Amino acid sequence: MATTRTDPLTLEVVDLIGTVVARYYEEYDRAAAAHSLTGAQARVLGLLSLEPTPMRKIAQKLKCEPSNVTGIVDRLETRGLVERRPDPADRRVKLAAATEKGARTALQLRESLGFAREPLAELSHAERAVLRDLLRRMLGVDAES
Amino acid sequence: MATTRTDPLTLEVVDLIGTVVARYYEEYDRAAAAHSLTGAQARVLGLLSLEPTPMRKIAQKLKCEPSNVTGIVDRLETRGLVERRPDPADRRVKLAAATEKGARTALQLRESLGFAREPLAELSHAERAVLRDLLRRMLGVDAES
DNA sequence: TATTGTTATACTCTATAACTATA
DNA sequence: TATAGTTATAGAGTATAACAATA
Repeated sequence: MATTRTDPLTLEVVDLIGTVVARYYEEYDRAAAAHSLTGAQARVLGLLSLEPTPMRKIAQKLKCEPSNVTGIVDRLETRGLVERRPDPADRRVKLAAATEKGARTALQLRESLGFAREPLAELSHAERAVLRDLLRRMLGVDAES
Repeated sequence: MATTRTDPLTLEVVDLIGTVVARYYEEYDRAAAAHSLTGAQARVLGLLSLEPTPMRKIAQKLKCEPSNVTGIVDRLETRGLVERRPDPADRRVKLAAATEKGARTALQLRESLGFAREPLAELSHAERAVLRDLLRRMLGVDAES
């Protein structure tokens, strides 16, 4: 295993990954903006479309302070995309949940994210499998399938 | 070429790329914060450590409005990491350039970004070459080497 | 006492529009 | 007149600290 700090091949792969990251964010923000959402709002809406979530847990998933989530959910709530519900089990907790309208928006958002899907169309099934295995090993993910 | 919208393999690869992107940003922000820099400041400092750049061109590379660059460079300049120089060829233009201190910081920043480098160490040289070729094709990049 | 969510505050990033100094 | 950079303004995301309600 050669040094991965200086060899040209590794540097090129790092650079390519940087390009993937940049393109991913561009497309994400563009898709969100198409629904007049910021990136953070789109991310929270996506989370809540999966399941109602306590404010505190949203902050953990976003890796930010809980106080920030208040404002983001406020703005989504103002637009009727999200609502706050009491948690029957703990009256301190508020569950943020996507409304029907919010769930529809989240679905459209997900479907408009062609990135990483369209570029993958350039690869054959076998090549995608190779890419999957390499990414898994890079990330230290256990194979599941 | 099967549909890349629904088949499980493609969905998993998309998910893995999402994880790569998230980890990339986490590490970038963490490295920047270690030098008390925001992500945007670290990005601009990295650019300027390569070559002095007109304010307008910085905005183009960051894909933001030129007015934003003024503040970012202001903050870097206050900390002695960057300086503004006149452009001899056009007196309207200001060239932002990394100071010696700024160049040192940029170098440390670059070296502390182990991500995409450390994970790659898990792969053999041949595997990294395969990954490079697949990423190139995904991104529609012409092979150069 | 500890925890949940919120408020208050301050800073950074962002876009828009108006301004200045050059070209 | 067109362009480069700045300023002014407003909205959004962020962290910190202090607070009310509940556990």
